Amino acid sequence: MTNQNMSTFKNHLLCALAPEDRRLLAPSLERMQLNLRQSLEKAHQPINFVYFFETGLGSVVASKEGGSTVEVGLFGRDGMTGTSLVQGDTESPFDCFVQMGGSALRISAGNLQDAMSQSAALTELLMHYARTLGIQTTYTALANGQIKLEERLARWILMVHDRVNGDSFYVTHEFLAMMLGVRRPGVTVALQILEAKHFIKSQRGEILVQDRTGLMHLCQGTYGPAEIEYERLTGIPLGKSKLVPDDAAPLIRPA
Amino acid sequence: MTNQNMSTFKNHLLCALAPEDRRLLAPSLERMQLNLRQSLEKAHQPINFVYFFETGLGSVVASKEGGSTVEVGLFGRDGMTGTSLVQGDTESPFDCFVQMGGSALRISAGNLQDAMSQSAALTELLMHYARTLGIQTTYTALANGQIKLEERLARWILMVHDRVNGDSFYVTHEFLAMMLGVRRPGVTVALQILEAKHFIKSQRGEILVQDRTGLMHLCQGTYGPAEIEYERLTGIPLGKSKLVPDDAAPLIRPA
DNA sequence: CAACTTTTGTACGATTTCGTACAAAAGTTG
DNA sequence: CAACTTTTGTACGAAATCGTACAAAAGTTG
Repeated sequence: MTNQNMSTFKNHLLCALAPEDRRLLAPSLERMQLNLRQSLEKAHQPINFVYFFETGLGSVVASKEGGSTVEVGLFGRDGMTGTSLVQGDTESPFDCFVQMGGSALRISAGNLQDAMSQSAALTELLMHYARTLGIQTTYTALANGQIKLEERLARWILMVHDRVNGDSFYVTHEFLAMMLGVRRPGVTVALQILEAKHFIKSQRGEILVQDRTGLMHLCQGTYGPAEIEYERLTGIPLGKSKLVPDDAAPLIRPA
Repeated sequence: MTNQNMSTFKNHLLCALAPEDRRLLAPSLERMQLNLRQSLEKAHQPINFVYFFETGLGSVVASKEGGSTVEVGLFGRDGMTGTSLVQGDTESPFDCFVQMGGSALRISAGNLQDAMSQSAALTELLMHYARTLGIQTTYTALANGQIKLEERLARWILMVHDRVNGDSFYVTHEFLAMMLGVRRPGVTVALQILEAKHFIKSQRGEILVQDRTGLMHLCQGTYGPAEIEYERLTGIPLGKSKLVPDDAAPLIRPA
């Protein structure tokens, strides 16, 4: 970041660092444009760079034989790629790519590791972030097994909404179907259901969020907990509004 | 482990440690019986002890509003509880309990953290294990979203088979339904399907594995990759046989 | 604006899973 | 062994999702 004022960082992890830790990273950071669909990590290949998103969104996806995929991780300015590195690995069995274009601050794996070895606080923050991403994935496993398509869709919309500016964003049904691992017409119908409830407005290629609380209720506890864990672990607020609706039913846990 | 010969450790992580690292832990380890359904970690409560399983199985489960659950982590002598600690947290939003009775070596959170601060190699091994457990969860998210009940069941059977002695183990359909997050009669029927294919034999409360390769093919790539990652990251072999059948179709990944 | 591409809407039978209920079988206990 | 509990098998209509196909609408391009 030679000629780059550090106070311009829009990535929330970088912002949360102590000034001295930011100074540690700054010389190695390079601002990069993120192009739609650009690959950031390929499964089973060494991770060479880590991207701290400022705008745009990234997805981690897992795929089974035959090529069908599901999104297992989602992040934006709240996070980063390459959490595998933070957890002591050099690669990941999953792909990671740019889901919505934007920009990021990029650092080489080596420089990041050097910096982490020099700052326990930096290491701790990144480890905590890596953990929240894992927790998010775990709730995705729960959602995939337990709630229905329109509810998973509601969850996904909330998660994206938390990470973009404004109340609308751009995606096609086709793309959504890939992320959720379902049929494209299924997404079309599910969006119609959400729209009929007046939780969203949907136009060609665009989704506008109208009623977060309504969407949250649909998720049956699969949205919210992961976001609370993010705030607990990083100390950074996430998203558009408080995470639990006022009238949320208490989570009943088996004895 | 006062009067306990260290060579008797049957936990694979402990066995994989260098002798000096084992010596570091040994004085703090206490052999405990694991009773069926015993709680090992409660969601959102501080983790006080970590259990290195020697026999028996443990499950991490996530639950949504209303109480329905899915298993999001499974381990036995290959692993441990409390990976949250290893990842720099003090608690977890998920419950963890004993799924099949057995025994474990228990250490207090504090003693484990002390030991990790004294040995980078210990820390590394446990971090690597924690990562494999996360990868397992991620494949569970994939399986939950993409493959059908009898296939998920096949995957679960393989995962358990890898972690028990012999080819049979004891579970009720009811319990299996809880782990997979599905109806109990659904499990009964799915087991019949697997039995009709001669992949397993199933009797009241017992499942006998007869054809691992057959089961593996059913999983469509959701079984195997996580297990390979375990071996890559820990250097410890997992399970009953090689993980990928000879005639496995190559995994096709999208460009 | 005509031709084309991309995206969305809709339809329809097939498959999977659900919720629920109840009976049969296996094991346990008095 | 009689009574009871636990576990398993089975049934059946309802709901969810699938795979596929095709048409309509919206946007883009020459």
